[in-house]
Amino acid sequence: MAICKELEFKKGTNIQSIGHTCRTIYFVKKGVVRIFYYKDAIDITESFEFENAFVARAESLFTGKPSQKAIGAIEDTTMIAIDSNKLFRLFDSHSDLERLFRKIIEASYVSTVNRIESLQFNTAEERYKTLLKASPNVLKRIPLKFIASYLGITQVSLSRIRASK
Amino acid sequence: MAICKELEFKKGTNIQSIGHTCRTIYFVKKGVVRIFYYKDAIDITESFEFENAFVARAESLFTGKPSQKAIGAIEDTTMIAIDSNKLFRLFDSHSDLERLFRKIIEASYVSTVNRIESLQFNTAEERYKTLLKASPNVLKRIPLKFIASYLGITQVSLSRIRASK
DNA sequence: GTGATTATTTATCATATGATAAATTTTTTC
DNA sequence: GAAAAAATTTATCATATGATAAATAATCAC
Repeated sequence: MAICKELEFKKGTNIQSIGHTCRTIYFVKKGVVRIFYYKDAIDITESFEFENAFVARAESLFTGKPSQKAIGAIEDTTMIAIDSNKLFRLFDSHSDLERLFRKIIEASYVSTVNRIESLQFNTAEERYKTLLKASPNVLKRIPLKFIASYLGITQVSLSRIRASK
Repeated sequence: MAICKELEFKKGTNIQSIGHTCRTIYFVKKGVVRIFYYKDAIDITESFEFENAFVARAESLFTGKPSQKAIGAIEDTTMIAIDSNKLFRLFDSHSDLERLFRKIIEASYVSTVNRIESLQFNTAEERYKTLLKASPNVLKRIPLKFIASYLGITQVSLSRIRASK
């Protein structure tokens, strides 16, 4: 039984929706996706992932609880969907695979900790400039309204920051 | 050769200092510690850990680079220091241990993602109240100046929030 | 226990960001 | 390619938080 399968999604469609337990880990083959959720009916982008990155709604995947997050395609996107149950079962016989997985989680953990730092004490403008510098492709491929909530500000505020040269 | 050893630290002393590569994972047996760093010469608390929690400066531990973070004892603290190199070597022969470690990292990852959400779109007051509710022991055992930077605000601002009812 | 140090609060003023509404630009659809 | 829809910017006003300084309270050292 195959562990992975390739799936295609049109721009603007949802790959996974809110309310179901996450049992899939995705790998972005082509395109861009985002994880998002709603706070007080406002759409908030938690993260973006481009080509060659893994995407999963970690909390649901690791706890088995229904996810409050959705995954959406920002461009036409080709994903490789990995059945997490099958993958995790493989770990019993292939500890090298489990190690690889562990390393990936470790790296994700480090990058979220760094993001906390940035949200903790950088101004919105600093965060925008850092993003611009670190990931210019984000600016090119992601609508500003998604970038704004990712940075923890409103779209209007982001517009103002961009205008202030 | 022992993998773990028990160490004691007086309140206010540093357990690990900035600039060295982290090769130790700690387990808090008694007391409270914090991970902190400096931004523009300002002391910022990244996280607290109480009894029965693991503490490590993840970025340095996982990348091998010198850490920009320090670990300090907030109370008199007894730590169990685990030699990470020895532990990681054990994973080669004990994949069950590696699995345990993976699960711990997964849980840490989930909690940092939740913290990002809170910093992304909650007001300082909401963050304070959430902390108060979720971890009343934090308020009892951690000086407010550390809590303030943990929440991403100044101490003065935290004082004001506390005073507003 | 007294003086010195450190932590916390209070006050004042400045500013970044939010909220709302409207104008403009860009993209999509047919 | 024109009309409609969506994204982005601009403007105005309100407010939460920062910066600084000073007052008070709590803790520590001897």
